[in-house]
Amino acid sequence: MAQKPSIPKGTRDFSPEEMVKRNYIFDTIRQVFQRYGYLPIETPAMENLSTLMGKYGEEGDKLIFKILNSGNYFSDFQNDSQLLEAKNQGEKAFTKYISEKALKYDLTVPFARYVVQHQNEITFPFKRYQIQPVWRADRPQKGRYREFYQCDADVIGSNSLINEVELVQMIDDVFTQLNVPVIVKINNRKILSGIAEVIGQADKIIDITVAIDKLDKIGVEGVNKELQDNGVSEAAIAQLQPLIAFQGTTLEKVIFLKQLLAGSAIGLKGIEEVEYIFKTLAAISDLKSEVELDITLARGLNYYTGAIFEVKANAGTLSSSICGGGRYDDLTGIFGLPNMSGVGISFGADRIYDVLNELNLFPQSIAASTKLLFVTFGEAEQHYCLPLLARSRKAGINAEIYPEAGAKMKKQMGYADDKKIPFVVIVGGDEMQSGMLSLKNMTSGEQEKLTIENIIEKLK
RNA sequence: GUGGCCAUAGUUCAGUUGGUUAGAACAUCAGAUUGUGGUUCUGAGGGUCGUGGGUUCGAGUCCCAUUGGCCACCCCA
Repeated sequence: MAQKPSIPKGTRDFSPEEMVKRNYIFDTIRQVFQRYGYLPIETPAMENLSTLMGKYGEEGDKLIFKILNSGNYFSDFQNDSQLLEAKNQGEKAFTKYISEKALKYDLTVPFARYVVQHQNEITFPFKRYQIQPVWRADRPQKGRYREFYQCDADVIGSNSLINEVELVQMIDDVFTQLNVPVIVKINNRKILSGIAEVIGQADKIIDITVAIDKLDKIGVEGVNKELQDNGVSEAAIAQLQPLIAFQGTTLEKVIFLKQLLAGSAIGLKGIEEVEYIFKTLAAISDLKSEVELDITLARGLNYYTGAIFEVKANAGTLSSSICGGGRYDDLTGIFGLPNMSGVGISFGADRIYDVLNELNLFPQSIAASTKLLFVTFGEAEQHYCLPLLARSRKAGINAEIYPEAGAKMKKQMGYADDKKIPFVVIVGGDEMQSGMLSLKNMTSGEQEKLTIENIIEKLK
């Protein structure tokens, strides 16, 4: 008995209709990337496990899809007791014996690896974009897949905040073109460091920021409880309260933070950076998207050191971010190339798809594929049409002929219908004799007799 | 890794307090129509009811286990 086929959890097939829509998103993003001078690269689906491990934190390591070594992956073990010993070291240690490759988890770390490996061929600052799938061994849920596409643009080898400004413009361009209302949230890791420093908990910065990040989700009490659970002192928590409670415009936040962080050099530096970005953006002043400073924004991987970006749709039911990014001062350092600062953003194409789909924002016009179908009554007619078909294609018209020569009209017309082919040429004995072909407009139902030259001219 | 909900045709779902041969809609294929589609009508194919065990004279229905899916937490695009 045939088994019912299926695909792995969290993965999806894409139909022609879906691919047309997906390509619309990819094309839009790619076009914006190119307009800002970013160049494409690709990296392999798999990386050495050692390249990826330890780059995404404890949690991230678990979510990396490891690839089982091919051949005899037990060859490292001479006997059962060695195997048992390895097993007793725990899952993570054991993984090293049986897996040396993994599917890539994001595009940023492979990019860092790429930069280090090709440093002598690259002209810096290097602006690259990359649109590829990544894999995460997560439990799937709404807006979360185990295989999904990221569309990254990063510039590496430049400290200028102009890059941050441009990235925000690119975000605005992409979502303006896609017609998605979004809110762009900006923060700065240095501000977060300053806050942790000022309250005397510099070593707890990750715990503090992760907790504050959940403010809109779990509320003030939830945040405080999480801080408490993570061993942040009562005094420090008390000091955080005015910050957590603060509401205001970006400008008011900046003024407030300047006071709060007066004693922290790093904190003030962060504010200065944020101020520059907002001032420059304001000077450009043609942004369609909402942009705001959000000090509760702590998203992103452990390596962000400056700006942090996050974009959420301002409509629809998807609450997770559809784009994120930030600056990382020393990403290539672990691969042996220090002092190379990078900043970038990553669009989550699959989530953007879900948003566009829900809000019905895909344009109608992107569906067009075949424009003209040759409908025939038999082999003689089909033969007669083949050169005409070739001529239509040479003229740049997407055209096809129904392959089964004897197929019924209903069948052929139905095929045109299903594929939403707007024009059909019907060729039988009369048409062959006169050379006047019947061109039918499938939307209006109108039909006229034309030569192939006229048809090509009309549809070109 | 933790928790909640769910599982019947390709898809969305009916299926009575456990009772004969498990139904519908849509989709697919064929016919009504041997030179005219999208509408309509007729017919056909398609299910060991996720899987394994148990209770029972009898299980799609009740119980247990297992697998898969969805959602939430953790974390994240």
